[in-house]
Formats: sequence, C-alpha cells, structure tokens
Amino acid sequence: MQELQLEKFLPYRLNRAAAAASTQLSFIYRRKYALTVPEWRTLSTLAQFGELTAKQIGAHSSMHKTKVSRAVSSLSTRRWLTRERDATDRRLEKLNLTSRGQQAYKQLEPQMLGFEIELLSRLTDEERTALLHGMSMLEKALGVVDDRLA
Amino acid sequence: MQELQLEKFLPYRLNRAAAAASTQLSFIYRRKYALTVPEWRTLSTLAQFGELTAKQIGAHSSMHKTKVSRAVSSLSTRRWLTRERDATDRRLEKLNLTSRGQQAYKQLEPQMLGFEIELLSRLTDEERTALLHGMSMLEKALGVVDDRLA
DNA sequence: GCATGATGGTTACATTTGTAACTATCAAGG
DNA sequence: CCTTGATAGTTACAAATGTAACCATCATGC
Repeated sequence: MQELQLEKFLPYRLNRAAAAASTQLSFIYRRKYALTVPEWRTLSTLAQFGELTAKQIGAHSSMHKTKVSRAVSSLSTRRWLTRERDATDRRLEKLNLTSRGQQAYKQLEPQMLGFEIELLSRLTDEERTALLHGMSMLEKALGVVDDRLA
Repeated sequence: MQELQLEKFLPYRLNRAAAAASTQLSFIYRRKYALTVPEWRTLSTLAQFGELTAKQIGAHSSMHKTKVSRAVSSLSTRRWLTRERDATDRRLEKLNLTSRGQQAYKQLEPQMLGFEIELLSRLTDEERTALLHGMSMLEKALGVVDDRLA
C-alpha cells in the first residue's frame, strides 16, 4: 500500500491551486471595484448569458442560493443590475445588467482573460492542452458538469 | 479578443473541482471522526513528517496560522497529539501524534488514497499522467510550490 | 376554489474564517 | 543588561458562509 503525501494528493493540490488562482485574480477586481468573489461571478454570468433569474445564476456558477441572493442585492444597490418580477410567475425575478454594470464588466473581462492567458502561457502547448483536457475528464469524474443547463 | 465564459475559465474550474473533491472527501473523515478540513490536514501532515511545530504544519499544508492553531488545540483536546515546549527556544511547541492519533490516521489513510485512486481511475493512463504533469506546471506558474521546506 | 405540497427568494442564526492586536520569547546592538 | 525589532502562537473581533426557517407564489388534485 502506498503512503499518503499531502503535497502529492490531488484533492489537496486542487484546493491549493484554486485558492492561489482565486486570490491572485481577486486582486484585479477588488482593487478596481471592491467586488467580492460572489459578486464577480454574478456579474460575469449575467454578462455572458443576459437575462437570468437568481436560481439560474446559481446553477451556472455553482453558488449557493444565499450567496447569489446577497451578491444580487449588493449589485442592485450599486445599480449594476435591475430586478424585475416575472409577469407570469411572480416568484421569479428577472435580472439584467444595467449599462453601468456592463461597462464595469467590459473593463474587467480583458484583464481576467489576460490573467488566464498569462498563467497558461507558462506551460508548453502540449502541457496546456493536456491539462485542460485532464480537467474536463476530472470534472466529469467528480460530477461537477451540469448537463441540464440552458 | 476572446470572450470570457465562466465554465471555461480556469480559475473558476479549479475552484469548482476543488470544492467538489473536498466535499466528497470530507464525507469520509467527517462521518467517521467528525474531523474538519484543517484538523484532517494537521493530522495527515503530522503523520507524514513526524514532529513539527505549528508553523511548520502551516507551511506544509498551506494553512493560515490561526487555522492551524485551532486545529491543533482541538486535536490536543481529543488527545490525538501532544504539545511540548522546545527547551532551547521556548516560543516553539513541538507537536507529535499520540498513538490514538496515529491509529485514527491509519484508519483514514487507505480510504483517502482509495478516493483519489478511484477518482483518477476514471481517466485513461495518458489523461492521468498529463493532468498530473499539467498540475505541477500550473503550481509552478502560480508560485504555490514552496521550495524552502524541510 | 381551496387544501397540499413544491419552488424562488430572503433572512435569522450559528459556524467558520481571516485580520489585527496581543503575549511571550528570542536575537542583535549599544 | 537594556532597548529594539523580529518571531511563534493565541485570541478578540469582524466579515463571510452555510443551515434552516420563513414568506410569497404557483401547481395539483380533490
């Protein structure tokens, strides 16, 4: 039987890499707009998909509904998004970015992509391809890919 | 310029995979011993390296010192580890697993390894090798590998 | 229509986590 | 020695997060 070494142990390595990437990334949107992680995810999900409900945002970004609720209400206070009751089902709230929200996102998007590109540029083409493919397989193995998304 | 898609975005994917792996793993040691994540990490680090100080545990497991402090004090209450002041530098506390702590770890270790093996077995040999190599490169790029460890 | 149960979303409360201030100890310089 | 600054570790406090209870609304079956 093999022996467990924390620094070789995949769950631990994933956690450490994720925390590092998240921290480094958050410098960008924290310094510029004082956004939290849930707020950033809500913003980018809405920017990507357009009108969504809070529940849909949670499904796309894997966030707990209370996190989404708080992020939405905070972005709403900032007037970065609008909330509108659905006429046919009044439990739902249709969320949309305001032009101010879109503008902020347009500022951030290239910097976020830049961070990822810069990070991955330190790998060779083969390493990069292999890593991303491996991640996809891992996601499948972990059951984190949600097939039933719009 | 490319467009950012959260589900393709590496930092987000890392976070999601790490959270899923961590949750699934923690079922094992939570159900059996009601351990928290910091406690599990402290336990396994000590099991792996033998006598360490709290600071060293933090360095090896990438945990904040308050997390380590709390985990250590909780494991100490359980009598899974002993704390002993260093004679030559009385700021330091030398930590060691008790036989009870070692025993608990011996129970958990194969199940932890089993989880990882089972997870990785869903990838082909090439995918697995490539993923692990890619992770190593990524860790280097993120600067999470701490060279100056004992 | 009117119970009953499900669903979208919010909020109160408890738990976890991080930040910063603190204690105790050490090391270096005068 | 005595001051000054660093270090190991703890703890008070604040911020973030999850759990569970809750409200409003809807859909279903009687």
